[in-house]
Amino acid sequence: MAVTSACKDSAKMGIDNGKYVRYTPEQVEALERLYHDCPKPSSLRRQQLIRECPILSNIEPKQIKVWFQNRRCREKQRKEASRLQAVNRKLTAMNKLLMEENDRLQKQVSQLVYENSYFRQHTQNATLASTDNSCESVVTSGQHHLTPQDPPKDASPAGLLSIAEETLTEFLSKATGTAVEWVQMPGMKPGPDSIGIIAISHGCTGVASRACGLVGLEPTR
DNA sequence: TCTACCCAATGCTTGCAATC
DNA sequence: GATTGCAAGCATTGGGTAGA
Repeated sequence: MAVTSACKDSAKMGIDNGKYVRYTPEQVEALERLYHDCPKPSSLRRQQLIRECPILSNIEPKQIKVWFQNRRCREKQRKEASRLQAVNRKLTAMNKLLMEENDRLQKQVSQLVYENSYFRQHTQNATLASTDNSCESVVTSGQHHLTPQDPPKDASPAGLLSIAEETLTEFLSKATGTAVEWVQMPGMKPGPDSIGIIAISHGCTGVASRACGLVGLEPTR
């Protein structure tokens, strides 16, 4: 910001002429030099500075003290602003990556929902077939509207559980981008109604595990 | 307790640029 | 040229702290 001649005049006149004065560029330059040498001078040191620097002789010691105080405050604010700008840049970049990842995962979810509906349909057909032997099983009829890349191998409860586990494994594997291994949770009773699972990620640095909680499973669902 | 100092917040003034 | 919004800088105020 440029200092006008009027402002220079008022600064030359000092604080006697008014409440608010702007220091001359020469005075500010001198104060800046002193600040870089010592940002927090003592009272004695400030008086010494005024004596040693004639250009500051028309500024009162109290004003010098206030100037140093405000100068420290300004530096702190500038550093904080700079830090926040750096953080903002990082967060912006991170946000972009997350948006892309979110988009990718949403597409995967759509694909998995599609596959899920396929398995649901065949599970229902298998249940009907097991209760009515007079009808031909849809599973074995080969009349699939969906495109079965991996048709169910076994419609029994154990087989369905296996299918569900495989599907969930695939989902988590896609979601995490790593391989998944199922581990029996300590204290859990193995049984048909519920299973305790932990997904352990492979292929990434370090060891990470993810508790997926209890999944209630009824074979017919 | 008093004094001096610091920090943070705020008020006030000034200069500049944009707008009409 | 007058007005207005904004940023920058100087001064003040209030609360906290350390030392005598």
